[in-house]
Amino acid sequence: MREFIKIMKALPDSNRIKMIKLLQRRVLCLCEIQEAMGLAQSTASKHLKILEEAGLFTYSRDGLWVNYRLADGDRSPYVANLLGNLRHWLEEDPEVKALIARSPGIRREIICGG
Amino acid sequence: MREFIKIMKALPDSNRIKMIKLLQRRVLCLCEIQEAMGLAQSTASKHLKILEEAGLFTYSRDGLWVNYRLADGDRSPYVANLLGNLRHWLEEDPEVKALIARSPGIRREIICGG
DNA sequence: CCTCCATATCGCTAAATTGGAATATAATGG
DNA sequence: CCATTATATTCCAATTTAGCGATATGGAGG
Repeated sequence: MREFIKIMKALPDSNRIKMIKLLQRRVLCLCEIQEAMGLAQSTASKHLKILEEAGLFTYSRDGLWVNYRLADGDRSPYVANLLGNLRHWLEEDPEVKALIARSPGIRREIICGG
Repeated sequence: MREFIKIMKALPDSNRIKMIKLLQRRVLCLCEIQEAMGLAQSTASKHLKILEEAGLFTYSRDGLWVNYRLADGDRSPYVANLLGNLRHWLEEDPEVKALIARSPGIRREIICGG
């Protein structure tokens, strides 16, 4: 129950949902996510931590950058199911569409100096 | 997005999850749910309202009693999917099993005087 | 109209959640 | 070892949430 609640608590937040939708397209580092969404750095970092601790995201370090990606769901059937559904859920949401539309132009080499 | 968030916000609460698991078995009135879960009457009523407003439950009046049941999901694909999954999710959870085990003995005619 | 009973709502407190500025950490290059 | 840069953590104010007692509402019966 506790694990289930933790996963479900990570979802009902529009910023975190948008992060999931972003990572459905490609792997991103924190500064790219922060830039795409217009959040303070600490805010973005905290949301990513919540998603990671719930098992929805994984991360790996690449020099100064930390790459975030969707978890594969091997660890939890809840995660697998929810991330699977979220592939098609909210694809037509205006906020999500706007975010996705401007995300290709967000590149770490430009934002963070590289 | 707003509707999705509203539905997802109704789920990460162990009392509300237990209410869903209870209603998977049979229709119950508030006093039966309250009794089965050991909650204050106002607390049970508020949780039921949250679940109803999210579209997860429906209710109908029967004299003084108000019967709650799971929504059929015709209105929302999110609701249909989540309630569908919750049919098998958490079936083995200890808290849920204990609750379900003692629920058959809960009958409104006995609790509420009828 | 008055009472009774199941349910809903209000008022309040404690705890959790969110957001951002400020500060700390960790990796890279000199 | 020092400076720089991306990220993590801490601190704080504002908002939301869960819980319960007290009170209000609404149907049923006399």
